[in-house]
Amino acid sequence: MRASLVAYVTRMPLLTSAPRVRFAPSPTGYLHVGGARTALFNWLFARKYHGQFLLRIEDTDKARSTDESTRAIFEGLTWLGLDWDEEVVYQAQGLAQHQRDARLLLDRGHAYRCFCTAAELDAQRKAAGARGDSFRYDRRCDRLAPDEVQRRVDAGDPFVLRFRVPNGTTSWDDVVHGPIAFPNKDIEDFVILRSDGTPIYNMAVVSDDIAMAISLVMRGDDHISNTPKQILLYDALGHALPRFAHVPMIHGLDGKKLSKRHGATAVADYRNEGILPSAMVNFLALLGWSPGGDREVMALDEMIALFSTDGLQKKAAVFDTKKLEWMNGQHLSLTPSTALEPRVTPDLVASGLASAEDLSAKHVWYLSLIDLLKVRARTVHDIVRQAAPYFPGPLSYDEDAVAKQWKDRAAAHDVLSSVRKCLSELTDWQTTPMEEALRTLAETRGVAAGKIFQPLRLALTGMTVSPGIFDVLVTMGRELALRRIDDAVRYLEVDQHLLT
RNA sequence: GGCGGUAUCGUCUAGGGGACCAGGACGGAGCCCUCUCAAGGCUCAAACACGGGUUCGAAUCCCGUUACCGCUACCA
Repeated sequence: MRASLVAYVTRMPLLTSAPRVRFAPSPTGYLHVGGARTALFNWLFARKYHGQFLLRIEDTDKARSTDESTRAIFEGLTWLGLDWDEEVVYQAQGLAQHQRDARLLLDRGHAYRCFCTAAELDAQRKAAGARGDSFRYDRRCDRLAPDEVQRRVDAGDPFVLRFRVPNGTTSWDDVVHGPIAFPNKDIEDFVILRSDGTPIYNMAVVSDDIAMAISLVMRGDDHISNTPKQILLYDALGHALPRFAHVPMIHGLDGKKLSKRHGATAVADYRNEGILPSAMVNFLALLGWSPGGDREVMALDEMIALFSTDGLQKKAAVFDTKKLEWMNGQHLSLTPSTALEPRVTPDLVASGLASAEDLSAKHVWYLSLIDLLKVRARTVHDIVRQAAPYFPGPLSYDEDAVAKQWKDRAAAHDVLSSVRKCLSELTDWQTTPMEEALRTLAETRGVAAGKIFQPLRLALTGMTVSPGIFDVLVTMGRELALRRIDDAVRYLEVDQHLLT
């Protein structure tokens, strides 16, 4: 009772009103899986507590930002099913507000002009490094006499605005880490406005988060050391603090921050590799979050219901593509063929197996084909790869399969010929009569059923692996199936002549 | 170097003083099912970083050590 009351009270700031969270990527590449996961956690939180999930594009670095990247971020989020509320905010458009806030800080005595040049600072840093000391700006410009400052301003000397870090300690109660404290003496008087008048990251972020009325800042834990600076800015601006939640990073198999050399890092890469968005989102959610207990395979709405910041992990997680593929296999099996169809069709058409018109003409059959193949597929590509035999085009036989199943060509020819005869006599092209007929055939020939099924499987699919042989036969249809057997028989004949 | 963060099977994690010779999942090994491959079912191997405390009792709380990660720009 007491404990739950305490838990309730500490959670109050999160729940007193509808929370407003944001995802704030910089458009300098593609939507990274790490960013996608941060977005997901924010989205889940907003949806769970009926708040707003906002999107802010941090495009202040004009040299690196591109419209293409911005589009990729929109597309990635949309593909994952993460919709955002209100208009997208572009940080560059907040410039005037950032400058007003920085100016306010100067006017209120929380910031001062610094005339030190980048080159001078660089030299000081190097000198400190050479002595083995750690460098921190020595506040020399804060000691300039007022008339001297005025003189240099009038002279047109370039200057930056530095924040005057007060004495004391800056701390906050992080939603995932608990209390974190930084002694202010370790924080240097950081720049808030460049000499060209543009804001530095921490200034812009705080200014924007205030303007957007963000109540919970949830971001990667690489921002932990930015947080005390931002808190100082909120205080100096006289604005109440949001809550902060720092979620862990995603690493590659080698324990290092996930990067290009670990393979695919963009969510678009996984879409191209045949991963379902539902699987991607499920997998990402479990990287750094757990609903508690043994729950693993979940849909987005189940995750919303189960989401809680209590389940957030402090430790960095390793991105394991093996588990992603397994997860995708699970989602493939669980997703009805009607929902899979729009995803499979373009790939199937691109592979040249069928046209979109063909597929819609035999829609019911097509859906049953997807249902047949999805169970043993781990990606959408697996489905397409396995689909070929069921379409009328020519088949090529897998070399190893031929060596194994049709090793004795004469015998294979014989088996397939009798199978062909046996099947062609069937009046009802259904599993039960087929199975009866073929098993009887095996019996009369005195061989195990598998000795017939395997050569037949190769004739029908060109491979040694496929769904159950009767499912293959039924799905393929009488005409195509018999034709494939004929082709195999002919192949075996021709080959024998060539050999003799 | 300074500051901050983190530490449970190879990986994702459950657990939050006794219910734990630590549970689930991926991956691995094996068995069952079986016409093959998947799926599914069952079984096995596999972890509390280390050292000190506190306590009747520690994976859980405290301290230290180690390792790893992040930050340390007029980048974001």
